Amino acid sequence: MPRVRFAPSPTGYLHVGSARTFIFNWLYARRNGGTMILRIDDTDVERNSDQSLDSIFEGLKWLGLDWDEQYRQSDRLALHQEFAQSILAKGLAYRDFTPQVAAVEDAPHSGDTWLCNPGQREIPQEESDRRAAAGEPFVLRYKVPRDTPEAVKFTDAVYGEQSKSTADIEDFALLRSTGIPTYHLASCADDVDLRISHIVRGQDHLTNTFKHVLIFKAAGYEPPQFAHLPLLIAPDGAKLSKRKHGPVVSVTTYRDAGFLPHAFINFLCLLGWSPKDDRERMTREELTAVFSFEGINRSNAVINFSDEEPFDAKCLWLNAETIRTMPATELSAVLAPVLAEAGIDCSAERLALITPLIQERIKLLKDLLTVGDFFFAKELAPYDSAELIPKKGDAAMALQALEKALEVLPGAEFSHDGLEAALRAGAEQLGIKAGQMFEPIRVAVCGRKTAPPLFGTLEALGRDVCLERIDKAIAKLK
RNA sequence: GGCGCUAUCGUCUAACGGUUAGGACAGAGCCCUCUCAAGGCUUAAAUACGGGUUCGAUUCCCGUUAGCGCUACCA
Repeated sequence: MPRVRFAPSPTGYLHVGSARTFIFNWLYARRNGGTMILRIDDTDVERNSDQSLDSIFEGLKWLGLDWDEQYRQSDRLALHQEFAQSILAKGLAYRDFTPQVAAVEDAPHSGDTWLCNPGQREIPQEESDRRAAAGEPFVLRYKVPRDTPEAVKFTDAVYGEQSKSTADIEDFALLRSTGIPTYHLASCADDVDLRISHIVRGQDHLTNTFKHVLIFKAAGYEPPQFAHLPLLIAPDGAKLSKRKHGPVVSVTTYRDAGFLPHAFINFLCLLGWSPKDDRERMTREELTAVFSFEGINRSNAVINFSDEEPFDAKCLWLNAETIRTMPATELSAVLAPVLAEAGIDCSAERLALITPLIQERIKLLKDLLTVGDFFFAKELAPYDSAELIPKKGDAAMALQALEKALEVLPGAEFSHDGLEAALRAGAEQLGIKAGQMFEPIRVAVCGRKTAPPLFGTLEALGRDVCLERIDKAIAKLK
């Protein structure tokens, strides 16, 4: 049975790329009857924060995807240290007593590749032990074979055969001078201990994997299977970052904007993966049934957004499609909290009337507040009385239509069909086109020309509100 | 700089040597229609460049260019 893990480090909110990594891991586990593990990789004490930990859980909770086991690396330091000691004991690592140098900002990565600090590899065992015992700080480094370069190899489920010469791999750190393990060490130690079978993660780790293979082997274990995922990038080609691209990189932004979790998951799945049969809208079950590493491609995928349009058009479309095709009662249920949050009081019965009217007109749940504002406003926002004048008509015609409505509406049956019959008859009596009759009424009642279908709208608004608003429109015209 | 990875319409992608290079989103147009949507139909739009290999390259190989990643006692 496969065992996979999602291992975020709590140094920022849940990133959309991380969310996709979680989803692909989850899909693989569920597809193959495996175990999904959430492991918090919090070895970077300086940068960890509780807020980002919260953000990760919040984001995952919203996505509605579960996991079977949960760990935190900081609880497992003893295991990591033991793991490091075993590598040291085998002579495959050494202590580097070089004092820590402050990282140079924008270091020009030119010149020769740094492989190790001079002299440190050659310190005799006894001296090394003595200095360590005396409390001299050191970082434990992996002793990459130097005598004859050899190829480190692994097979990636997405990128295929990978090979890199040890001559191009530096003596990377296993333990910091504080004794805290580095990411490389902790990650491998935990992957071994948790019996991870497949490591599915971002392609930014592809070259790190050579180091990991070295660690696994040094500790006496066969490395697990690897599957690296192409990166998600911004339209400018750069890796998505909060500093550069703002809140669009955070999962909670999508939640707060009114995306449905499944639409978002569906969108993310389509970035860097394809079912190869032109299907795009897929249920969670369909995704689970068809997901495989073979469908993952190798080039980075752009999430399209701009200042004007903060969300990728396809994500928006997927969300709109999901909204349109869900049962109206279900939509009402997710719309209710949106209203509540906006401080709008609306009964379930009334919302049930409104939902079908806006269902195919909103892309985001939040759009209810703008597309359907007139349903909830006590007082219509001011509009130009010229708006009331129908096509190929004049103010007199508008007035005529509105007065007719006032005459007909009090006695009409306030249902879609009843209203349609009454208003069409009214238009006929006036000798004007139905459209010319409806237009002024629509504007009177909605405050604008583009709105949901008229009869349902009138019904949802109720007789009193309609009559009152038409009254006001007439006064405006006069 | 070194090493690694990548390169098909604006974007996401399909085509695992032979297709008029397909689909979707976004765009344009038409139809439907009480406005707006939705829906239907139509349309424009791509194999980065240069060499090979082959009867035949989007597909395989090499080079160039470009982008990305790693090159930390971050992950």
